[in-house]
Amino acid sequence: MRLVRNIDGLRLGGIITETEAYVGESDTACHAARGRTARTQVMYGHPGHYYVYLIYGMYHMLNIVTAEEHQPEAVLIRALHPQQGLEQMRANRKGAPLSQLTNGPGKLCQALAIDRRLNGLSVTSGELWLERAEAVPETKIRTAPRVGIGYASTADQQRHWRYILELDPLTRG
DNA sequence: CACGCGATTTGG
DNA sequence: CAAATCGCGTGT
Repeated sequence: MRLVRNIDGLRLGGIITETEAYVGESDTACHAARGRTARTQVMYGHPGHYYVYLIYGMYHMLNIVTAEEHQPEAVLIRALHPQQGLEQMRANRKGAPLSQLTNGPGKLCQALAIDRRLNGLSVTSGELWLERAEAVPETKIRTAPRVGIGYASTADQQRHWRYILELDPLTRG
């Protein structure tokens, strides 16, 4: 899928190339592992809404709620292949090179000007939405353990719930 | 109400 | 390899 941000009519975005799944209260890596709180409220709501939170006091993380109401599951968007609004995204990223524009969950939120004001918003919103992009063969998607969840149980740390799309360097764009 | 720390990034 | 930086979750 392509993630597209609308900033006063200007479109920023690209293909989602890396995600992680956070799978409910039984997943000790998931914020909902400690139950329903003000922060995790959105994850317990309807699917198709953004869960955006602040981490380390300075970076935002973009998630999409995926499961039915009362089932707190979400997908963290970890990287994009930048396509639209490159100049503006580069400005939003302090002039970082193209290769470093959106290759991390905090970076892509910076590039797309995503913060907690978008928390709870629908993925059909005119501010930030998803578009179906060209289909890719499953062989181009590899899995890996999730990142930065040292607080989780060893079993949950080891699950391959991280998904990485390897784009063909020649056909990028 | 105080404390500890985080689904990261950056620069040294 | 450690600092940045602040809101959330937990316990007093």
